[in-house]
Amino acid sequence: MNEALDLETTANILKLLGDKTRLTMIKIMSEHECCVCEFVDLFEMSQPAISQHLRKLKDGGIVNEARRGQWVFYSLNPSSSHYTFIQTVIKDLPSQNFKLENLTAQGKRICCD
Amino acid sequence: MNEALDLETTANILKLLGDKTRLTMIKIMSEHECCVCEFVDLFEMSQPAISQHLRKLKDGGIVNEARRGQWVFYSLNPSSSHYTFIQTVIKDLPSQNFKLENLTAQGKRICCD
DNA sequence: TAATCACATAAGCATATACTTATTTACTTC
DNA sequence: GAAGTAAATAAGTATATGCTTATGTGATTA
Repeated sequence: MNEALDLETTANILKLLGDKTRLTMIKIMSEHECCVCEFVDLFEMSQPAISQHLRKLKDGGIVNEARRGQWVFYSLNPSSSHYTFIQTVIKDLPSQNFKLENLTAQGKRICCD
Repeated sequence: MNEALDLETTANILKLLGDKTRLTMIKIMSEHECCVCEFVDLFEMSQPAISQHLRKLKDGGIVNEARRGQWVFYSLNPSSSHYTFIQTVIKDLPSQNFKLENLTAQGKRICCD
């Protein structure tokens, strides 16, 4: 049932989560797939800064990226060996759906349908 | 039932846990109270380095300190608003009891009884 | 009260981190 | 294929982090 969690890799995952921006990203991705430019709008942060955070998460194996058209969408990687651990950590954090709803209201939401 | 976890303070707690030394300390303290010199032996690290890690944990409110005689013992703070959260995070990490048993075998365990 | 042990704090240093601006790459559309 | 949009990468910078050595502080013991 329990993954074999070793201290070092767990500490590294926790370090990835231990940044407000990345933790918020992860909470958002646990609810919705999101593309880079949406994060840029959500965090009012430069595009490279967002890209660099996402790269760390990708290098840690905890998110997937998927290009669709011009956009690259990021989502939590359910195949990650730390997926359930991360779900446990973030499950009681406040939903960030309202942020995406704000984006939608501003017409800034990206949909590829 | 759920604490109101806000993203920023949670990220700060996760940052505290996101260091191998501190995460191991926390796992140890979840099983046993421990004094500074025991940590020094366990981690083969300088005494100031250990003290500084413990200070961060204390500043974060997640450990208690208690002086008994010459020694200062540290333990997880069950009154911390993040206590249950931390328990959840560390519960599947491998027990570090063997380390304390090694200390005992070497006669380096501190007991104040 | 002098010496010793346990721990904390101060100060310095090397590396890590999180950003910035500038540029490059990938894709779409005209 | 030229122009425009989205994202990644490169390079630079300021601050944070985790250690070190040196010193200060508090309790114990002779």
